[in-house]
Amino acid sequence: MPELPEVETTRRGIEPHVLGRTVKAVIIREDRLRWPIAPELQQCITGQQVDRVERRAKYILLGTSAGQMMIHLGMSGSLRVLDEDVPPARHDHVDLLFDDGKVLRFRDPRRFGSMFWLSGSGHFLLDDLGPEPLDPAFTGDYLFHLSRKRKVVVKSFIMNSHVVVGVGNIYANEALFRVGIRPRRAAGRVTRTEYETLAAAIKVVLTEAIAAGGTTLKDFVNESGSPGYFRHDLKVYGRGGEPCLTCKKPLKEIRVGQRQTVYCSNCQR
DNA sequence: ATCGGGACCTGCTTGC
DNA sequence: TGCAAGCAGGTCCCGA
Repeated sequence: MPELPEVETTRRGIEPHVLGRTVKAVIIREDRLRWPIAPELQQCITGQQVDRVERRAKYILLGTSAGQMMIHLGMSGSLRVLDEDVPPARHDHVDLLFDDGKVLRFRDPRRFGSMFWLSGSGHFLLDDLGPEPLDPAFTGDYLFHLSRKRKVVVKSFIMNSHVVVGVGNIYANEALFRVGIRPRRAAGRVTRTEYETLAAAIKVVLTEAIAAGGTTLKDFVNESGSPGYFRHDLKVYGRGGEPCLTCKKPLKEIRVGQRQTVYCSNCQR
């Protein structure tokens, strides 16, 4: 799924279609997601007008005056805007029907996604999250101080949502390549200067990916069912064994935290 | 407190 | 061709 750029692409895509619209009905065909969909979700949001379409970390938040609906796309989820008479297909688990005859349709083959209704302000999944990577509060200085004496490898460190949200496997690989840091280096052994370049690289790679409409490896589609195009700009992810685009040496492919990890042993130290 | 590994689930690719 | 194993973009939770 969906890392931050794909979630943001989805948020921007659905916003003009759902903002100001009222939810006419909710259809839940499959409630067994990462966590079961609470039965009260239906009655809580039905009749409510969407007045905000926001994103926090990889959650999409549909705000109403009564509370907000929180949607996570998991590994294989997507949200599309369709006419309500379009028949659902396999894995189309939830529909939000709006007053203009459109439907916001949630599809998620692997069911790692989730859906919650928040009547109050917070939620346990939103507590203790790190800063947004594109927020000015996310800096190299912040990473440097947080990482002192940490033995975890730097790739896992920047993928930890308590450290910074939204950096998934693809963009962690890409950012580390861009700044020449090996993914297995201990987080506590990365210098202040390196963290400054790393924080900047994370911002750049995420921003570029959002501009390209996200990365589609297999599942990801935006609100109108189209893929993202950042895949063509990936420098290392999925290129293990192929020549480094900088020095031509074959890229190494290893496992870090059970995730596919690709780097250049010559360019990254 | 920190870290690594297992778990959740389906579908596609790979190798025998 | 057929089947089983392996793997996939997330992230919570557990035990060490």
